[in-house]
Amino acid sequence: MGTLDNQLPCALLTRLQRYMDGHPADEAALSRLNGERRATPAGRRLIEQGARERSAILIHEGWAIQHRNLPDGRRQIIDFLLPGDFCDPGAFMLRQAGAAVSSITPVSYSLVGSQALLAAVTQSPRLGVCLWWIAAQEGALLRAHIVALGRMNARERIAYLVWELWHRLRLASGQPSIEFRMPASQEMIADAIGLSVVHVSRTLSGLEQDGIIRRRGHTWRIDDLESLCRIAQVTDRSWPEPMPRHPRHHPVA
Amino acid sequence: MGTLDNQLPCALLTRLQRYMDGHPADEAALSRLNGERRATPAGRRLIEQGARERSAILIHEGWAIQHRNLPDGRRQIIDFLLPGDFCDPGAFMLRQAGAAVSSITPVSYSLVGSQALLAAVTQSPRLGVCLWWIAAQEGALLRAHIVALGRMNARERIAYLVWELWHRLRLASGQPSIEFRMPASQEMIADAIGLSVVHVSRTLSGLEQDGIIRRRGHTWRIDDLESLCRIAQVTDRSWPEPMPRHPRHHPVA
DNA sequence: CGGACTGTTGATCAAGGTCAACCTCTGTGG
DNA sequence: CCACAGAGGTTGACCTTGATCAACAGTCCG
Repeated sequence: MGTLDNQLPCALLTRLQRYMDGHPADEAALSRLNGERRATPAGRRLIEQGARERSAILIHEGWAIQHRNLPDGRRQIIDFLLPGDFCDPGAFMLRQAGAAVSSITPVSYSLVGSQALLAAVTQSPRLGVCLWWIAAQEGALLRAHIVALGRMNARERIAYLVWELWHRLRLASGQPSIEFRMPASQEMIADAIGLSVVHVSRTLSGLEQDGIIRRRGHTWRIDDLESLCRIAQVTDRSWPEPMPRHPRHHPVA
Repeated sequence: MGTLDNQLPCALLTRLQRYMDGHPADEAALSRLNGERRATPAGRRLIEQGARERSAILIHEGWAIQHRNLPDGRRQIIDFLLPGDFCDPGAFMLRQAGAAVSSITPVSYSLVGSQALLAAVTQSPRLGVCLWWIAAQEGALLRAHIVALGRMNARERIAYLVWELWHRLRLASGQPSIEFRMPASQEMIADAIGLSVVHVSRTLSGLEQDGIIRRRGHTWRIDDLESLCRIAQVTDRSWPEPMPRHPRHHPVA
């Protein structure tokens, strides 16, 4: 996979490296997904809510959000899309987009149409399994989000979000840094975890005063990871890590 | 698909009939998923939270819930599993189960191990695409649930849940009945939509007094579907229907 | 007939929403 | 270099939604 990695620096590859190991056919199939690379500034709609034309979206650099706007102006952010995320690869199977996708920083991304997607997984069943794996991780994320929204209070939700973003960035980058860039505004955080902007501000200040996190502009740091995890109800078992490697004894290819 | 349908009455087949059309190889692959059929009374744990052994679960008859219990006793129901649901087919790709599955009525179900699943989709790529489609629908459900929990009030959440369950049962059964059986207790409803039992009771009574729904024991009826949809913020576009039929021109098989 | 479970209703309380003022950056144009 | 504007963030005062506690009623099953 080395050559492809150099040709097309793509955060998804970093993630997939745990699973695939450079079969030429797989590489070719994967590179097909990378076509149609685009760039956009912050604040642009990448996929319209209710769109009939369906593409999965592959984030290379920058942050985006997947969100749904209610007619009366309320907005729910369903999840943050970070570099290496492949959002809703099964989307094209449904009639229309249930949610919009918007950039919140300058973003480099690819739209992957249904044709390309189906062709890729047909050409490489192993790649199909990889996408399945990606989708399973996204599903786990959504489930955890539901738990946070349904049964956790403001402090716990904020703590969980901070931990989740830090953890995802860490997994994607491979660097165990305690600091990370947090481009989302408090309004976005509020819309993601179902709180008001004001209460997000208060709760964040509370966590900071308790020495759990520190914010310097858009750079956030986790000062007390243990407390953060305790508040966020994150245990070993609550975060389903991917399998360490694709089980080769299964009849995949 | 007719013969298989008779041999193994299975609600999933009804759903998949929109997509598959009886290639012998596909039927064989599908029947493989049906192995290991089990039955259980209400209130049993089918999959343990944090389980290392991973299987997808296929519901034939009865209702189950997918839920997560926090250490302090709080419970969040992530979704209700109805006949024909194939819960989290990608689950086995992750290290451990993030959520438990429990029956809430007597349930007939199958556990589908990773081996059987991978074998089935390898044998029939078309079946793989079908499962992708099933997973996409489940994803849409989870997203809608997030929107309800994050940005809707009690009345809206209840209305949404009633509509969703009615709609799913209707799709699964194919019968456009305005009545349906509702085996879930108010405690489960509360745990699903992030409210207290007491408030669920009050809100349901409110909807009933306004002539929108009617409850007679475990049989519920929707008296004013239009109002229900308005309250639940359900528009044409908010529910991504599946594509009417699998697009045959794509290179799947 | 009794007990457990589920649902209903009233009274009170608290978490978080809303409104409003103010502050702190940061970028821009004069 | 300063004035200004606008966006994002903070803080205080007050209010609303829904949680909590408690009593009681209906129902199901032994």
